[in-house]
Amino acid sequence: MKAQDSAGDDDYVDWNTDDDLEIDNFQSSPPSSPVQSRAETLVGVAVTNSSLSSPTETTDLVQMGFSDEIFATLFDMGFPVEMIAKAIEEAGPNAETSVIIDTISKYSSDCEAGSSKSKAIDHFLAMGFDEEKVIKAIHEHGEENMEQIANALLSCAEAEKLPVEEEEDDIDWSLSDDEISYSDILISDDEKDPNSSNENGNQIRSLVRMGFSELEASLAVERCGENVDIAELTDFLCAAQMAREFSEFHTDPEEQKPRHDFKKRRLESKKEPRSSADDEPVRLPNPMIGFGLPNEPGLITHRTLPELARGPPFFYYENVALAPKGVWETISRHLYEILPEFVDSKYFCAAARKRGYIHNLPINNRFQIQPPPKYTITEAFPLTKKWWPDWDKRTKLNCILTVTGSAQLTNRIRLALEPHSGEPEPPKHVQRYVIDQCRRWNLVWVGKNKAAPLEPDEMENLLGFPKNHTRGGGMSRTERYKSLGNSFQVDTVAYHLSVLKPIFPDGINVLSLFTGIGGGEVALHRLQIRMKLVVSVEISKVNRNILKDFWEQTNQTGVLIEFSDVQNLTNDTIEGLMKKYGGFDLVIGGSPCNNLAGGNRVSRVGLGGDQSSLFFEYCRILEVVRARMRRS
DNA sequence: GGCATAATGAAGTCGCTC
DNA sequence: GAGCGACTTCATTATGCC
Repeated sequence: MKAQDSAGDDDYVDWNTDDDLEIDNFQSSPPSSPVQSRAETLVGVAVTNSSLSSPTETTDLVQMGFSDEIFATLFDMGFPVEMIAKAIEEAGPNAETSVIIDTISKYSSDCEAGSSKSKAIDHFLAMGFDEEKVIKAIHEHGEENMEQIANALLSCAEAEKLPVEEEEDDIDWSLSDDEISYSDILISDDEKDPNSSNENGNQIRSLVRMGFSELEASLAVERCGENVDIAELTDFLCAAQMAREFSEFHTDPEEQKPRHDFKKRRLESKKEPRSSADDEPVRLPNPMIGFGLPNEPGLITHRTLPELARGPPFFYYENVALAPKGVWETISRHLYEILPEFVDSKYFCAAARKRGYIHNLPINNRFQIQPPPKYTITEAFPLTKKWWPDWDKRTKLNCILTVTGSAQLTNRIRLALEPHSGEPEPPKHVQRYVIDQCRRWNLVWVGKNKAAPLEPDEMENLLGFPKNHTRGGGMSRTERYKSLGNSFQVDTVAYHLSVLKPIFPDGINVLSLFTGIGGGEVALHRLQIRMKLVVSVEISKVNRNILKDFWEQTNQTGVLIEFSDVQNLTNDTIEGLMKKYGGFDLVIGGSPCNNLAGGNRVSRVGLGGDQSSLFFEYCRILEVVRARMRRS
């Protein structure tokens, strides 16, 4: 069977010639800073969504004096970009930020004039209740009886030991087990004001359970009166919150966070005073198993996504878990406040790979691709068992990196061990030296006193790629190590993506950013999810060739389009692709970790680094896709 | 110039002890 | 809670060889 038969000229498009790349005004020069880059991005996105949709008009808008800082400010406050664009357009080029906020508020009021039922649904979804339960409660009590719905939902939550919040607790890794228990953040009956009336008490109690402080709840009841329903009280509090955010944005940098996460707000009041850092620190879970492992108890199958994160397309973002402080807070803030799912791939294969994943995928009905991977070193590499010394207790390898141990290192290990060949085992200090080096450089035993680094095909095996996936095709050995060290662990990613299979039985359109050697595509292929379209962006030519070869060798029937530089994938180009192919179902990618990874001794500077700042390009492109799909 | 090789810490987390 | 040590880490760069 000829691979070309299924992946001929009609199925593969290389858009990397200069003639095909249109660089618009927002991407023609590298951004001077990530902040600037994001602000420019937002201007571009917003204008694309507004009535001023052409590139020329986009440029004109900036030249007319619209401040990209205002965009960034309002975006950080949680307003949708198209709403910001519309408000700025209406308020005029010289409008103050406060005037634009007032305009946005007017839109919100207009929206409220719409369907009362959808309003009710949105109202309770925003509070973190499960959509199914909300719909059921509205059906039972009628959309006009907001208070009864709220009470029904709260009663339901209580009866189920507050599943919504408990589930959130399970996925909130900002807390360690010994810091605070869930019971600590609930207001008990004993803490109620004994002097308040029953009506007031119930309303305050309900508001407290929704995440507002007791003081806020009391003030709301005092200001709105005793006879208003719970919906009106929450609207009052949200409005006050919005106003306070705007004020705080210009006064106290520590309080600039969006406050729609009720759970987080409660925790802030109980935890230590915040540091000077911008965000609540994201802590790594222990064990690092995300929402749970296949075939293991304790699986979490439900979570409540922030409202902004809902809706198509699905997106899946990945990066190193052990990033410098504050990085994951920033990433989360730019990806709709979704908390990362931290997973160590040592639970999926024989090598560690600690990564954070931010996605809006469902998490129920995940399944593992078959055959399951080998979980220990000796299972994965049986020939090492013969030479593995008893005093080397490792059963898992550390993270596969982009470089390997040297020949000189393995020789030093041999020289350290040989003098003790006749002894039952080498002295402890020798053992210590050898084990340290084996851990540091991920060495395996391939002969007597012979420790060796992994071969590229062994790495492919551990990472879930087909044998020889990175071999040949112009790929040097050094490049293989580098690309494999930077890739996904396929079994882990496939487990997360498996939920897409029943959702898209006819296949999906994929926008793959920072594709690398195609870990996401391999995962989808192994899940037997048809890829109708893959638009791939990858800077490395040899990596692009690897994906192209994979596409041909696996007889894919869809269309593969490859771009080289994510910064050259303009908003207009994305729009054009979506118009032609009908949109994207999945935006997947892990932006460069060079400036985040612990192994970088030179430029581990965080998201401001030359490479890692491309994360903001992921945000830009994702927002363009989302905006387009919201319109259609 | 391309490739392979080898040397180059520090940041952060975790567990333990006091 | 503070202090300490153990442990891990999608890397960068200089150098030499062909």
